[in-house]
Amino acid sequence: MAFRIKQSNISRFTQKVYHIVSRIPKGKVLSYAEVAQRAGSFQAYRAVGNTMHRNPDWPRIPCHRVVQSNGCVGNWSGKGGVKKKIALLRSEGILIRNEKIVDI
DNA sequence: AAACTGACTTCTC
DNA sequence: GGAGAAGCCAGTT
Repeated sequence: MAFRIKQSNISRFTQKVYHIVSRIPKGKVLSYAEVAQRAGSFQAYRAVGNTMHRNPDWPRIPCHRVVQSNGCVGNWSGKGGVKKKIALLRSEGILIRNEKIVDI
């Protein structure tokens, strides 16, 4: 990977996840499963969610671009909750309807 | 070091 | 189509 996250106290897997999430293009979203797949294992989506929830680096990672595989925006621990996440996604040009992604 | 937790996913009813 | 249960991984405690 080109650049390494500043915090080396985290595992390699997490760094990969951050790297991937940071590379999500504007107006696009990836599911936790997709991120997990790229990070190493498809079944690691759990770890991704957990890691994101703990989010040791939340301002630096566009976690709002990470959604569920079923098209739902998922959950959000940040300020404003899911609404904030939706607002951010909409700001990036993503159409959301009833907390669900309309267009990828 | 072991056990619990979780922002998930998929299957079944 | 909606609701519930099971199952996997890594991080945190």
